[in-house]
Amino acid sequence: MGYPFAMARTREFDVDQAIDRAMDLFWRRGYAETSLQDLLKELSIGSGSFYAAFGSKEELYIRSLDRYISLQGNDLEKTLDSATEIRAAVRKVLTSLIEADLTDPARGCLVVNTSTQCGEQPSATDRVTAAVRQVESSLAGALERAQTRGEISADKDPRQLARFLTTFIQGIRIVGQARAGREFAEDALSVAMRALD
Amino acid sequence: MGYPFAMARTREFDVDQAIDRAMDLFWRRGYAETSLQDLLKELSIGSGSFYAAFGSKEELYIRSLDRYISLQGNDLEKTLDSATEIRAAVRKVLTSLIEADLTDPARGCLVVNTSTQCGEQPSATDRVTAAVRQVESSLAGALERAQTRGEISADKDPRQLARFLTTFIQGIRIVGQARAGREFAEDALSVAMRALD
DNA sequence: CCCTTTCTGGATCGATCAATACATAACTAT
DNA sequence: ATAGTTATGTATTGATCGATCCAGAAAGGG
Repeated sequence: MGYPFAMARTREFDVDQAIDRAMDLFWRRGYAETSLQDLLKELSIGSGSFYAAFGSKEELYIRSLDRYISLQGNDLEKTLDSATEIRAAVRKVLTSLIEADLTDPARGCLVVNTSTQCGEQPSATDRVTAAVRQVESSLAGALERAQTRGEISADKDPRQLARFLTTFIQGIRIVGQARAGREFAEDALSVAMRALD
Repeated sequence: MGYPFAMARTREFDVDQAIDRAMDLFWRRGYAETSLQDLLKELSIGSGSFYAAFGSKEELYIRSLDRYISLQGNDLEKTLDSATEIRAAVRKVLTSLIEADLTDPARGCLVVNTSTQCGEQPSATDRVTAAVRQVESSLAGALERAQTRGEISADKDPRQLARFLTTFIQGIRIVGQARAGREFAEDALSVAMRALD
């Protein structure tokens, strides 16, 4: 940037931290229900700083969504790798989602929320599609490795299983948000787990 | 109402038809993205008539949601009863959802959309919860009857299966809205169907 | 006809929306 | 210290939001 002759004032807030806070707000309240005033208050900045840093509410939402997808993607990968057995790993992924929905039903999944709230916006829907593919890919990888370890019978298609689990995960988020209750989700889970047998 | 002495002007539009049209608009565009102007234009009425008949945008949304749940519930019951074999019936329910999402991905399911868009509103969330329970109940009934016919093995719990299918259905709607594609949904479906074996 | 009641729709309300303008503050190389 | 650049936050923009007001139209019993 125009660097010879004079440096400028330094930004007083951390952009990445601001995105994290915005993500949390969008997650809890949704895009439409989060006003610019809410964001400015949450981020403790003025509108001048806001627009200088993020351009618009919409752009910040997209950056928040990217951040969410990245965090959740890493978390999924980590959980799938942490357990030594694929069934335990998958169960852990799903039970942690069930617990999260029971603890805070209003949140749900930011990707799912985006898909139902921003259906017309290409920049949002493209990311939703990519996020689903990313979950599919992570699960397919873990299932393939499990298959080579002999934990999954050879006649199963890891990709089909991954697509099934990806779909089921989205369903779990919805029935969680719908407050169907722990018993409901765990009944569904116990049936779904048999798909790996 | 104050009937002796004078009758009043008759309403010029059909309330139930208006609710159907409003339902369709809310379904396509969501609650926040549907303005009062949009509704008045779609229903071809003025704001006076609107508020006299429906009270508020929010109340009309609730009535639209009730209408949607009633229509979809009847449709589900009918499909489950139409087929002679439970597997064919369940498959029909799911493939028709997949086709609907492929035809019009922006719509999705109004109940699911409500759960992610109106998370704070008790009148909305109560209906979402009830709608999920209703789907569970319809499926459980059909599965029980199938079990007495010997189509489902006796060691299975119809309620568990119903909860699984209910959850999976919600997932199908989400991956459909996420534009994961026909192949994706059909792979997931083929795995899910094995839960009935 | 007249009277009472309800429906209708354009005008209008205050509130709030996202976004901009602008004066001032902060910062660094010179 | 000064000059040049960017950050900051308040004030303000025009637009739009949901909702209300109200004058006139339509209806049928008297």
